Amino acid sequence: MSLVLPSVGRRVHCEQCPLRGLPSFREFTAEELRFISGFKRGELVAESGSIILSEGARSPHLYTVLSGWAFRFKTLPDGRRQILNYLLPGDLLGMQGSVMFEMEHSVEALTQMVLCVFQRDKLDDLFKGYPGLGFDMTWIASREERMLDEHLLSVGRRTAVERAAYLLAFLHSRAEGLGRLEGKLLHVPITQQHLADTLGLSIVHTNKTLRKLADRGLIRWLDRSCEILDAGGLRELADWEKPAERKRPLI
Amino acid sequence: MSLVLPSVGRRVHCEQCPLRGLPSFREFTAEELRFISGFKRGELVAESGSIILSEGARSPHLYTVLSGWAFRFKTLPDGRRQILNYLLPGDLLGMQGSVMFEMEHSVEALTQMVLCVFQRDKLDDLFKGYPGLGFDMTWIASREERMLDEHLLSVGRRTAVERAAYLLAFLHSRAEGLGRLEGKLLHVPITQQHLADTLGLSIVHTNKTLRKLADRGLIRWLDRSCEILDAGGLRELADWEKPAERKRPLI
DNA sequence: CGTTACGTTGAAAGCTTTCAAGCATCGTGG
DNA sequence: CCACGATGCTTGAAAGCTTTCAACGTAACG
Repeated sequence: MSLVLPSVGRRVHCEQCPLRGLPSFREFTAEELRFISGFKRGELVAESGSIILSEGARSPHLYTVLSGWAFRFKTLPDGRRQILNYLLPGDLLGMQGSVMFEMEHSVEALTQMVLCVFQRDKLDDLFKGYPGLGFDMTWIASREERMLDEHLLSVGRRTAVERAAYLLAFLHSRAEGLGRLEGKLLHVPITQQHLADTLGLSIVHTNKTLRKLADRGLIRWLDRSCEILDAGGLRELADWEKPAERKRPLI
Repeated sequence: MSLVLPSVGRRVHCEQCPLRGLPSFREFTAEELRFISGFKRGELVAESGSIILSEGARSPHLYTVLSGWAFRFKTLPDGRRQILNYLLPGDLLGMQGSVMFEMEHSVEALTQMVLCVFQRDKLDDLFKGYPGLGFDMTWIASREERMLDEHLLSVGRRTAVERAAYLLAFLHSRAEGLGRLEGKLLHVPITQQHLADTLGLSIVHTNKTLRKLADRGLIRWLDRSCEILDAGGLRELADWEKPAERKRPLI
């Protein structure tokens, strides 16, 4: 839970970013890439468990996940925690700080991560000089909104088993879009406490719920991670369809 | 639940929009106003109960609420419904259609409403010619995201009474920002079924939960609306603080 | 080798849903 | 004008789901 140290040097150049080649991301023009490259200030390596952004803080940076998993969460004053969404490679974090007074949620790394660091104060130039990238920012925010809508539907209206099935299918689908599956399988690097805090359930009940999924052969619980064996079965159980995602921007 | 007819003429000119004067909204330049005015295509009057946007549809319009209340919702295939958020004057609807393939949620009017109708295809011009307005679009999307974060925290982690208290305090706070209170009171035009579908509770339990709030003198239930008597008490019960909102854009 | 974090289980307590009924209001058709 | 059906609000009780409490096992770490 330690705070992360300021950024280190840079290794990855935007023009040859390993993510850009993926089929999920839209092509950028050379000009756009040049701007993004200038927008980037460096890279940050965060260890598993470290807090990348903190509720109430006012960070001067924006980040994009280059590698690793993280999650966004909020807590009530008495400590109850709700995980809001997960962050995977290609996801942008910290826009909220540009818009609100201060961060309204925190972000914690689930694995070791590498993040691209951007300077927030060049955001105006982005909107001024690159309307397409400006639109992308709105696009990205709307995408997050859509995911939250789905989570809210799930937490509000699905049963415990359906909820768990939905969440795991959702994570599978996201990793799949990034070519992060090992065969058809996926290792999700989370503890049962994380799942409980995402699903709005107690940890004990989460454990019993996961057992039901495991008994059906849909998942397997390993060390401190969940192996998804049958994403289609999970989707069916949750009555959820993979969204037809269009190519998305990578900033 | 009838579908709404296409728009009618226009009465309100953006330059003298009754909402713009409110202290919650930021000042727009004359130039911005001129663009917005040209962006506007007309007005739509929707009756209470009518569906303004429909999941799966592909509307060519964006809307801003001029007057009245509405709500956004999603449903599971078997009919379970989750209300995601409420729409009040000044709120923008339909951006999601510009970004996703099709609408991923529906919007239904809670009262009679008047909406400004915009043509989606001029959105590019907005980002190109008015970077400030482009940023505003992102701002608006981030604001919605923040509200969803709070709702998710609430549905996931608060008890039934806290959840109800939070929701009513939230609605009070939004109406307050628009100068829509009558004295310190607020009439919220919803049924208990709407509240239940927002809180993720059954209608029976919602009823019993509301009684507890009423017994404490925090609210009063009227015909088919809720009167909020003590917003401060509700906030305290939910351990929720009004967000310090900055002036927001009105598009 | 003690401590801590994580996962598991069983049982009791507590919360929420479901089922069943009943009341009031409102608009419609006879 | 009145009966009737639909909608919305209430209540009590039983059934079902979830949390809490308590314990225990394991693996990792200092």
